[in-house]
Amino acid sequence: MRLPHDHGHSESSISLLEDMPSIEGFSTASDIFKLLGDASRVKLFWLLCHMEECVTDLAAMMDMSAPALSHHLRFLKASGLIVSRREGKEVFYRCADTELADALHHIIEDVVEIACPGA
Amino acid sequence: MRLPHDHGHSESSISLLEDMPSIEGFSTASDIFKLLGDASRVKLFWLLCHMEECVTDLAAMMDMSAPALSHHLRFLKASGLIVSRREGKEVFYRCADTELADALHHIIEDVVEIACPGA
DNA sequence: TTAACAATTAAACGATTGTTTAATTGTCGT
DNA sequence: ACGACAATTAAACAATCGTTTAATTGTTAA
Repeated sequence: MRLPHDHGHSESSISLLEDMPSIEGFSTASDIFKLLGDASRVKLFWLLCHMEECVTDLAAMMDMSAPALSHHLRFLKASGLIVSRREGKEVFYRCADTELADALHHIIEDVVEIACPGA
Repeated sequence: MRLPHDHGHSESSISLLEDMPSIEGFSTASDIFKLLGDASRVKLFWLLCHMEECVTDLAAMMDMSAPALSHHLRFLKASGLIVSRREGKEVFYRCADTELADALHHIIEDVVEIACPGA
């Protein structure tokens, strides 16, 4: 690897590229961030980190249609961030008990606090 | 506020809604996550957290055209996550020295490590 | 087996996003 | 002032995304 312009630190640039996470690493990371890159979904995930609830009540809390909500639940579940449980006619969703889900939960609260202090 | 279905914990659901961050909080948070919701941009931001570099070299490291790169730099800069500095014909970019940028940098490395351990 | 409710799925639509190509602006050396 | 290089901007395009409407699946009680 050789950079077009040399500013005298090309050596460290090259070693940086070697220590850099793989393309797959950035790709899976961005897929996860993409899940939170929607106001409805980040709110939904936050709610499910704090309670277990059925789709109908979630739709009311989110002020959203059931199909639209189902759509978002689908992606969050496919990513493994949330899990579901059927009880009679209702399906209950909640945050998954994983290291990643827990980390993202705290990240969300940190970012909200940093971006909108006290709000 | 009243939920359509009562599962015996409606009281805690209501108080949860009151302690919930505002819509603006989730919205600005999702805007930030959206910035990282693209593999190119998360890689670019990671690079700029570790070095200061000109657009031409960044384009080479990112294997990307200058206009496409400029496009991404624009958003990152508009969000305040990166800053730029002109030196002659070249413009150098680097990570902004802010609490948010620093937090996101660590979040990225955490997520990469959790999502792809050791990779 | 119906009827009613809960949830998901499918198709369609508008809106947003990322990249490309081409044109433009800014800076330097001659 | 000119030519060459660095970077940005603009317009166009395909691709992706989120919501809506309508149809479908699953479950329970009569």
